[in-house]
Amino acid sequence: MAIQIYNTLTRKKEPFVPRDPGQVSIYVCGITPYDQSHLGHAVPSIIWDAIRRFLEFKGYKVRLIQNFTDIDDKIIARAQDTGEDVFEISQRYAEEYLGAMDALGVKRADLYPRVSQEIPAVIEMIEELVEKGNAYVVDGDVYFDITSFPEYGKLSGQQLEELEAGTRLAVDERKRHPMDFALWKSAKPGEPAWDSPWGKGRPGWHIECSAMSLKYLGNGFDFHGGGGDLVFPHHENEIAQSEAYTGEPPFARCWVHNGLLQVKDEKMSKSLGNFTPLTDLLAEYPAGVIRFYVLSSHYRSPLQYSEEKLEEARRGWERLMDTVENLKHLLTSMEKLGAPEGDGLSPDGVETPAIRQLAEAVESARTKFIAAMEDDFNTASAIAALFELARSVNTFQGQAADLTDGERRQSVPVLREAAAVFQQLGGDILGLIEAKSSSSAAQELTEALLDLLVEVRQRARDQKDWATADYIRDELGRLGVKLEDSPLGTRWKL
RNA sequence: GGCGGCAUAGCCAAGUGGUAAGGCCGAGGUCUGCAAAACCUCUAUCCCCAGUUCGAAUCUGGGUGCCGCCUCCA
Repeated sequence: MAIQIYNTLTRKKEPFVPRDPGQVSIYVCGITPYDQSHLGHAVPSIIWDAIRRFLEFKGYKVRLIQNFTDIDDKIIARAQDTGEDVFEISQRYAEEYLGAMDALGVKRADLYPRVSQEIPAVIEMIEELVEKGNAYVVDGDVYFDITSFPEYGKLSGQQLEELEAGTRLAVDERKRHPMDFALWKSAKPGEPAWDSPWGKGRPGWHIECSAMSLKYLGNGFDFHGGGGDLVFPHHENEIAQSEAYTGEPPFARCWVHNGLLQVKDEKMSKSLGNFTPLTDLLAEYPAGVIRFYVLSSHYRSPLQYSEEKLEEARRGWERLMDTVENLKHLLTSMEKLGAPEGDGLSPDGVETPAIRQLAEAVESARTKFIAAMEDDFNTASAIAALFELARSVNTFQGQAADLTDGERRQSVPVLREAAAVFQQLGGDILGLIEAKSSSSAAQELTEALLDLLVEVRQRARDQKDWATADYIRDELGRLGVKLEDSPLGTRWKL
């Protein structure tokens, strides 16, 4: 089954056909680093991280580029307010953003280009557009002439006449059409500026993404992504200037827009002031919870933010994590019985229903998960497949005590498969299951001591010394360690 | 005013014309020395109206409500 993806440009799902066989090129609009990043910024990053991991899982070589807009009115305004240097500000917040992405387990993009480092490419592109008659110069500013691009509006479905009628701001009289947009802005005193054929100035907002994506991915790259609020005018303008420039549409083959994060039915945004900084959020929630929260709805749907939603996500995520831990524990107990005889998956008539059912559940989960991801990256549905497997694993655990030693041995390969599915699909692709960080000596000691306490408590239980057993459990509980008894032994968890 | 999108149980959320995945919460039950965890059972006819169809949450038309964009925004 081929991957199907919804393309904003055509408004329907299309089969994915990469420009270059076996390779996928992706450009995601990044942030303007002038303030702290919030969850809304993490949404596309997490979504694209899952998409790129899935594409890699499918065997594609992925090249992902995400820009930083490090020259912008807001950064300049901020610099003028604080007296700080423009580039110090953008540098600091860009680093903070990357730090948060690392904490969220988002794989780094292959490149994070910054406009300030790409001025020659920008100028080259604008020059060409002026030469071709798609742009005009007025007093050191350069504007794109949208009437020169007949297909203007094809991404957002806008009509030129309506746009003109709906203009809300006072229109710059020097522009030929109200919606003509700046490719180059002449410098005002005190602003960062570069020399250009039109005098000192700086790039407009839209041109950078065109210049950098064309430079680093080439024309006709596979995916162009970003938040739904960028469809118009940003991406519309990118298409206009890029396709006018290259003369060879399409600029990007598939446009992918994610739903926006909302707070109390309003978009979370810096300008509305209704945001929680990512750094604060990360202090309160494990990365896996935040990813779970974002990925548990479809990427194109708007996402409602609230503490309750995150708490709900935490409980769901913990259940999944508990099952994964359960599974490890179960596998360890079974492995103690020695290597399996045969593969356990098809031991003609010897297998017990419990094992067969688990084996079927593993296969079913894998199949459903992959089918869900192939269908427009339906992470919500993919997660549901993981939960179904979780239930099967837990059910099996309940039955495990009744199995014979031989059957237990047979279950080992199936359990290994189940663990692999969780790791590969939930871990490698969705990034929900964190690989245990290499444990320090102190951690190892702690674990050994806990094992010892559990063992001591077990001896007490064997002698029906419930007082001692409960004392150990209660006191450990006070220290944040939970004990759970099962027929296969006691598990502790922090 | 224009453009785009969304409306599924108490909450969140999938859903490709054939009698509604999954999660959270809640109720009951099983297991357990107790506890925890887990498992089982229960909780919707899909905003409204009309139409197409043997059959629609899924298609068409009309309402209603909400969101995004048209100004910087992931």
